[in-house]
Amino acid sequence: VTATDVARAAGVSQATVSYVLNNAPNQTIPEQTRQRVLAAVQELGYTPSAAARALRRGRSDSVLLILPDWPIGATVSALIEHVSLELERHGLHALVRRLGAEQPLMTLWREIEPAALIALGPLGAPEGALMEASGVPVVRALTSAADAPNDVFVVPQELTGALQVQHLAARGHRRIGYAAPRDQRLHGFLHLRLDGARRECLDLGLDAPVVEELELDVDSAKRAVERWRQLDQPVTAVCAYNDDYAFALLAGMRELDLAAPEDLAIIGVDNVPLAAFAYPPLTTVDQNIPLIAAHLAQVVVDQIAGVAPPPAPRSDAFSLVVRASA
Amino acid sequence: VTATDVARAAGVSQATVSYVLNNAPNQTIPEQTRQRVLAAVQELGYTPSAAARALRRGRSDSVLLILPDWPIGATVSALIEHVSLELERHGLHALVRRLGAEQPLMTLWREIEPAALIALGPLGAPEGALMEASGVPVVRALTSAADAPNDVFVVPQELTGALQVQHLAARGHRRIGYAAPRDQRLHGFLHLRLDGARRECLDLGLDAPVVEELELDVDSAKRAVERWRQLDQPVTAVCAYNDDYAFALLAGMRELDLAAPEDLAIIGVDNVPLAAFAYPPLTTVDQNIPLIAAHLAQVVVDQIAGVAPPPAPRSDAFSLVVRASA
DNA sequence: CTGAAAGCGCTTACAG
DNA sequence: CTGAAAGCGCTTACAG
Repeated sequence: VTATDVARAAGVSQATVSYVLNNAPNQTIPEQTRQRVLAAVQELGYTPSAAARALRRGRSDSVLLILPDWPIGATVSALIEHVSLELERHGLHALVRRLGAEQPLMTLWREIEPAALIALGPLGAPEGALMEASGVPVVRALTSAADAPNDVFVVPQELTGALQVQHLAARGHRRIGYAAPRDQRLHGFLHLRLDGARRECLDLGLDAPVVEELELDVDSAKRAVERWRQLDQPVTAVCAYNDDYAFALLAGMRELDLAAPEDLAIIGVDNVPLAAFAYPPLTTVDQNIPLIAAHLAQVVVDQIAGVAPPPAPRSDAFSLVVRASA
Repeated sequence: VTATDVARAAGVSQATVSYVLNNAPNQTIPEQTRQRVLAAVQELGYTPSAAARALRRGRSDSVLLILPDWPIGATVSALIEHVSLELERHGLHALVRRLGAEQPLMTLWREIEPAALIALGPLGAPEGALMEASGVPVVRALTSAADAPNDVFVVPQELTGALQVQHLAARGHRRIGYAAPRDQRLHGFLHLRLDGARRECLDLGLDAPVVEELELDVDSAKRAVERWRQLDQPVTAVCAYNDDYAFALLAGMRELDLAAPEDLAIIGVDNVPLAAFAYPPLTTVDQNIPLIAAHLAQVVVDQIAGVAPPPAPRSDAFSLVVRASA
């Protein structure tokens, strides 16, 4: 069933069907005609062909959502899902791809002719520049400021570090550690969170956090814990990069017969579904993914429409979840 | 840059470019012409427009990947990602949608004109039938046999239950419990796993597993543990529906001052990234997601091509990961 | 206010 | 073996 069928049923031309469905500017359609068309659309169950629209317009309704080439966790998965849903609400289809896949991004770009691109992480230098020069909106999110000097959109990740330190300081901790992933690919993202923690320590008059790098395994976490405890002035509380690393630290502490929070308090970021089942239950910073996703989608929609986007959510994007570990 | 540009550069007609790029049957292209075209494609960086192809062919290169309307965990997320990657390898684009989203599935179906549909869960009755009648391949995966009597593809989930029971029996357990999610939406899936456990108990001459339903919270898990322990012949080991529920059970046991595996052995399914950090480290059944995803993608590709798909992977799709909890 | 018509970039029978 | 041409279903300037 095509627009021509609808036109015939409504007794108008195919062009008029298109005008009605697209609320065409510079076209005045009498209400009665409009209703006839809409009724025919309903009756026939007409849906415009995405392919024909895309071919004619020179760009599709797809939004390329590009993931970085590092492991993504439950939080980014949830973000992707919510962003997809929000885009759908605006008639846009998210096409999720991981950087470094078989097909070069540029090929996909030309093949799909996307309405916009969301980069959850750094884009390659030549490609990123080319795409930004194309006039198609490129929205960068979750990247560090260094990766994207002229970033359109950054989730204020530094707030997570600040919230972690605030909580630990409120509990009386003065010497704070920061558990950083050794994985280089996470460093851009890490630095945002770590900088937030550093700044908050500064503001509160505490020493800078003692950063220890670790891998995501029990042994590596155990050694990091030992290093914090062997300092002249041992650390009494640790901000973990995220809940996964917090889980690893708790496991490492158990091997050393140390208990949280007495021997070392641990606070994570993400509030993963399993956080409540940690031993001890994990204190962490929750990210309001639906809110962040809705904002991200809105920025994309506004960029496509050429409208100024709303300001990024800040304090309401994150909240402390106090359990037992800190 | 269009096929016409390539044709001009190669000194052939636009039709010939299309023939070469599509390996058109019933067309014999001399090697030299073929090479000239391919060289021009390379040089100009030509990529065919997805929209034009889709419009002309009457179906796109998109594969609709429909998720059920219940919470999906890390494993399904990983499956989606791997399936997308595999489809990409075959020139197909996965479009992931959750059932029950704003837009009805039928509208999306007409708008996109997909090459195939993958349903990770039951489809609505009227829609499912309509789509299957359309000639577009509909591949159902992860559904229970009851939901899809004429299922094209089912990951043999019953094997997870069988593997769990095998391990517990090998450790000497004779009275086995099964921790089932109360959430009705998971029941189709649950029954596959539970049936596998039941059958294995039967085969090994054990009593049928004692099923307890629980929610995904510590209190609910605690009560389930109490019920198992209060039986005339208490259960000594529990198969959890998945690792999330296993984590909940371990947390519930800690509240009762019980230790795994001495007081009650716990085994999960999924081998989530945090499983190694559980207390005690979680014994579980790993799903070989890349293998399962590759098979699923292959089934889709074969269905589109009208070729018979390979048999589903069985024993190599799952493997036991023995840690401390069982 | 409405419609005829061009044209987006392909694929594919068909004629040569 | 190759190419001219039709046509997929839209959008949009343009003529009336």
